[in-house]
Amino acid sequence: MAKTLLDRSDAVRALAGVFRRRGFESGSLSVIQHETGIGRGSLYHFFPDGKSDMARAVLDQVSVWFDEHVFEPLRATEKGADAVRAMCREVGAYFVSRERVCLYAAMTLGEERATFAESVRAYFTDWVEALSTALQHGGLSDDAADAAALDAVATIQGGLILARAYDDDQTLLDIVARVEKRLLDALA
Amino acid sequence: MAKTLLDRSDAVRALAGVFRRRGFESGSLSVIQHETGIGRGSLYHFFPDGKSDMARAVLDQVSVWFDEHVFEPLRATEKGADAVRAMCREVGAYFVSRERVCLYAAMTLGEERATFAESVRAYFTDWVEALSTALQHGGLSDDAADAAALDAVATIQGGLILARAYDDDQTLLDIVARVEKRLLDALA
DNA sequence: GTCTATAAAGCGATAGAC
DNA sequence: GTCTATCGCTTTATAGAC
Repeated sequence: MAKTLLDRSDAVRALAGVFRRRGFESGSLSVIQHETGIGRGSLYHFFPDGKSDMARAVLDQVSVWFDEHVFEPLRATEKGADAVRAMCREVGAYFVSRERVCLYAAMTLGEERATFAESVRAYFTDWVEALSTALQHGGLSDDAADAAALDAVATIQGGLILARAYDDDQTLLDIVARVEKRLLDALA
Repeated sequence: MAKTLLDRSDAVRALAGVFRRRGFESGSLSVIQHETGIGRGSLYHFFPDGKSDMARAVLDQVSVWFDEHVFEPLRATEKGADAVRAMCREVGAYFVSRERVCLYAAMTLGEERATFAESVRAYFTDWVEALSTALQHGGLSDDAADAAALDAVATIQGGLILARAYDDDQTLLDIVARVEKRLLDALA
């Protein structure tokens, strides 16, 4: 692991894993160094401003992923039901493979929440608005679509909490499946 | 504040506030000392094992509150719809007055989650099972009640995340109101 | 029960060699 | 790009006076 000559996005991926497992505030530099196998020098080479730089980079990478795999498809897919199905598939697989942690949700707790408050808000409004758009494409009124989208995102986020509390991926997948069913029923 | 001769439950209440605002892991002893007005000596007098002792005491106090105000009424109230209405009223008011933070949900993240994993699991299973019992009293089948209860708790927990992300109590209250409506519709 | 002083450890961050 | 050594500060926890 030592002489691997990483690039920055390798480092960001490794950091995201540590932050998901240990939280943003715990994960000391020594822990980060140990768990990522990236030395102190490299860390400060990639992230000159230290931990807040790391957090920003990790959140940005999550944001890019969701834009590409979730938000844009929700807005662009013509058939609302297809858009809903695709979202549930992508999101379920994503969180199962990412330790059942939404790093943006994690950022609503803890000391430094103010630092990232604006991008956290943007992440959730983007998600809710994109889903609402898809539901409107499927025939729902603006208000009904907004409410259903907000409830769906909330239920998925709560599903992550319960999946962690129960230490069980299937809890999340079942909840996502029922969210999908409810949304499809509303469109029918 | 200095010579007030507090008792332990005053200290627990003050600690809960700090943990909700700053998170379990941040909130250093200096911060705790400053924000609670309780000196280092008193803190270690009440909580000899330090921070983990404090966390345990705070979680226990939350558990007692929910048992008394939420779980027991859910199990005991004969009319399922009344039980659901009471739960939504209590829970909405509770979280609005507690910085929109569920400390048990917060414990599913971060370094020390393993320490409290068992009591976190118990909190959520108690809630879900008590709500499921109420829904069964209202006429739902076991399976339907279990699923509806799990989804309801998840949606409320996600509602807390969104309310923090949007910095808006009404987001939570709206979500809780729609959860209530959905449960009552299912009982009708 | 509360205070202050302090010990011992760990922290984030920097410097400079390679 | 990576490493190690180190600075200066903060942390948790303890000790002992009141």
